[in-house]
Amino acid sequence: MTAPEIRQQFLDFFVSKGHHIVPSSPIVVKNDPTLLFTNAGMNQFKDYFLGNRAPAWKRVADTQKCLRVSGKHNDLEEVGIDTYHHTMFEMLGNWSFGDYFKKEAIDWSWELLTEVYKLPKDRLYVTVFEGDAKENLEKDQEAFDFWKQHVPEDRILMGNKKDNFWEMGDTGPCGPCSEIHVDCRPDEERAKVDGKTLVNADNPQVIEIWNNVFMQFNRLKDRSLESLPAKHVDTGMGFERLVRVIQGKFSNYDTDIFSGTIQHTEQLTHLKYGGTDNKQDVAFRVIADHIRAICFTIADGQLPANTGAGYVIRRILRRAVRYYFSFLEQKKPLLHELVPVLAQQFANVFPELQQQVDFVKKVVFEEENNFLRTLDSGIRRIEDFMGNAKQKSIDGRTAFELYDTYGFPYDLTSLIAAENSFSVDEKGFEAAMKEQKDRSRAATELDMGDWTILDENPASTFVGYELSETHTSVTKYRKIKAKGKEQYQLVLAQTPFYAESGGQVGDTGTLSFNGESITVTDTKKENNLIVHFVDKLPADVTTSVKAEINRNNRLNTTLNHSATHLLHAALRQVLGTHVAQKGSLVNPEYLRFDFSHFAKVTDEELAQIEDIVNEKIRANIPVVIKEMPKDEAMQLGAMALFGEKYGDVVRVVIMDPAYSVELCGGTHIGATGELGLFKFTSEGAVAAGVRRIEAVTGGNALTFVNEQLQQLKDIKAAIKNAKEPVKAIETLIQDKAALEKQLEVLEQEKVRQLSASLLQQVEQVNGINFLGKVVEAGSADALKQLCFNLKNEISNHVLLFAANIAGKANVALMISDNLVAEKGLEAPKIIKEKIAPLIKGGGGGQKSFATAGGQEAGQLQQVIAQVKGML
RNA sequence: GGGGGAUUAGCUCAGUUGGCUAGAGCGCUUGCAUGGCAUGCAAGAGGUCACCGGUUCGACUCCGGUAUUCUCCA
Repeated sequence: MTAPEIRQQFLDFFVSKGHHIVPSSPIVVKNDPTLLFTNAGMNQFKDYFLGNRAPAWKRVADTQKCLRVSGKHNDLEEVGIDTYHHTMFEMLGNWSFGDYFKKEAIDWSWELLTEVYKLPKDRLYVTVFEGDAKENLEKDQEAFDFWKQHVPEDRILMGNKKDNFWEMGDTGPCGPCSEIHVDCRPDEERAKVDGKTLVNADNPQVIEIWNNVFMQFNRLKDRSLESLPAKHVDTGMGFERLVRVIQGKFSNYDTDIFSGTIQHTEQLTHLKYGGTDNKQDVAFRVIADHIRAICFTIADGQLPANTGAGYVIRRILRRAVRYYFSFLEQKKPLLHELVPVLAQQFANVFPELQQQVDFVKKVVFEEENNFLRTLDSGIRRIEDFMGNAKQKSIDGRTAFELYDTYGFPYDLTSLIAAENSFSVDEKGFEAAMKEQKDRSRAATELDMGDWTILDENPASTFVGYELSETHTSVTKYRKIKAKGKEQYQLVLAQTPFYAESGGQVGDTGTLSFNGESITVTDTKKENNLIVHFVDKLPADVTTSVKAEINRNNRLNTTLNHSATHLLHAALRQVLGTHVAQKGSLVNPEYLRFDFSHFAKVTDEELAQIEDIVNEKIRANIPVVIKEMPKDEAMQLGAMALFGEKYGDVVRVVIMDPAYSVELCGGTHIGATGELGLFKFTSEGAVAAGVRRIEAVTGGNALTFVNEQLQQLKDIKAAIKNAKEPVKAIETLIQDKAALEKQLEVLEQEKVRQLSASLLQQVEQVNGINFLGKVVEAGSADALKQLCFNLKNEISNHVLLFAANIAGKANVALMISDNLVAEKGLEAPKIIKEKIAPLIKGGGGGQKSFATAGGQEAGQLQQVIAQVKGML
């Protein structure tokens, strides 16, 4: 059975049990401060379990893209070493939201594994929660009894709270779970060691494949548990492991999920994958695993970056590069070649990659190149260090500096060191690393207080599409403390405040409690909750409150948001439909729009785009906003964004059905004419294949144009209102250059004349050609010039020039090389010992030429005499 | 968000206790050589040393700030 068949059978099976199949949510998580990436199938259903939202279907199944790069068994550095852990993986899951419970879940999982997938029953083990006295929890007898219908009792194992009781977080829904493990060892080994002793014991051949969670409790603040009125089922089965088991492979990497990329890597490197534990084979696995994580996160809109989620992608990509660089002897970008292979493989499951394959490839290529350059310069740096080292060792501080400042991986440092029989102080490195981590942690410490709940119903309704103010009440609030600054977060029963989302910034405004006015500085989303940020609490938080947004800011933001839609459509019209939104910022001042495009947008194209947008503004198109099923919206040709999660009912913003139809939750104006005017303020690049446009609308656009006009007016005035200002300025610049050149020639001539006259005044002192003069000079540089002009005219020389420049003494002394060698005369010595004290200053230079300066300019003649006297 | 670097010619980079007429390689221009090309030889152009302020007789160099960028951590 092929992997796609196995996936399809899972979905078909649960359809036959009355489940609705939903698409995978994006792998990159938005609006959840506790999570960077989707790490479990249930993430997208969190609100259902929390009761923040009612589920649209009671039975759901899907395959979910997940990413795990930290945690006990999923340390990034471990992936590829073994045969069954991954960064990105697919999680197959089925859910019941207050519908079926333990019996069905257990029956169906058994049926699917043994009847459909035909796994041998005697190789399966199940675990059941054994109970926990401290929590006053009983053994999950129900689950045990249901399993007994299918599995002999000696293969039903009891598990403790750590393995068999699942909690979403510190508080919230939780419950016992039941895992299914499979023993893949050969029969001889199974005869020797009983499989049940190896369950949950980190044996690579005895692995968990499916976890069924039965949510029946709610964990309260005080750590106590209460029964949930509605009980849920939440399951997750690792797709890669399942396929491996069904296909009877020794390793996940031997399945057809990974074999395509591995074969392609073999072709590119002319090496062979052997499936062993040696470094070369580890490298093959690392690449096969990491390329998936890289591609799907980029396709979901997360570009490599140096903070947050983007930094995680960058680290994964760099780890892959490190492995092919060190162990596959590849010094050129390789990963990007695998992107089309992967896109093809997943075209039917996760089409977003295939749809953006050129873009993803380009981003990966640039990122690889970038890191290879970093490696290159790091290697130069480390070789440089070893070349100058007195001992054959690299201290921890240096190793850490290479890593921390120059991004050079520690394992490469240690590898290169070993090749040159250098040792590395690993302890010192670790210590420096720990210091860095502690510092960072201390700086980001965020003290988040408990919610104080005033109203048990946590639902929070947004009324800001229609209203700019409303009377409501606070449902809960809490204190947060970040970097010594105290703030409060409030949640209202109803709110006109728009929470930052889809690039549109959160509203600001005021909350009035009994006449006490509190300023809202920002509004953000936490999952589906709208959180208002304020600097202080009112005297009485329980009274009714008038919530009022800053209307002017909202209006300007709204103008910019509508303009963003017009711009997006115009970009696709002029540049092509490959243009996809990669980022957007909409605030009261301006709009910023990042999109995929591979070339600079030319001035002509920009003008054309701007024209189209302004044309649409003048056409005063009514903006129609409708809610409709997603399928219907897609039929209208609505633009949806990659990496954005949409519900089944979507909000559609239409500005002429033939021009712009977008799924959007933001605020918009009534008709495009309200925008007044649209002007670009800048165009540039932000990353490989991503361009950024900034623009202004309405009053801001007018201000912008007026400023530009004023500037032009000022320029014209500055050049006496010349008829052709551009030509006048060009002439001015040309003339200036010509004059500068002339001036230079004249000054050189002047110095030449001075030199010539000085040449006549050379004296013989002790067989030395001595020339010492106090001269007029405009700068210390001129004295230097004099010396260098004359040095070729006079041999066997000591040249000394002094000048009073702006009240300060400046001296230049030149001694011909032969005198330096023969008589031991050294310019810096003379400067420091004989001249500097006279002029109250200092100086130095090289043996044949040195300069000095000082505060006392009255002693210049004595300087000359002093030097002359010592010859 | 916190730490550490970097910013010098069109590009890649040197510049060693503050004083070297700011350099190298590649590229560019011109000339010469070779039947042509790859190329070789020679000459030359090209720099507000990111920006602003400070210390100093003197700052590419030291100090502070700003901008941009790289990098590590969270």
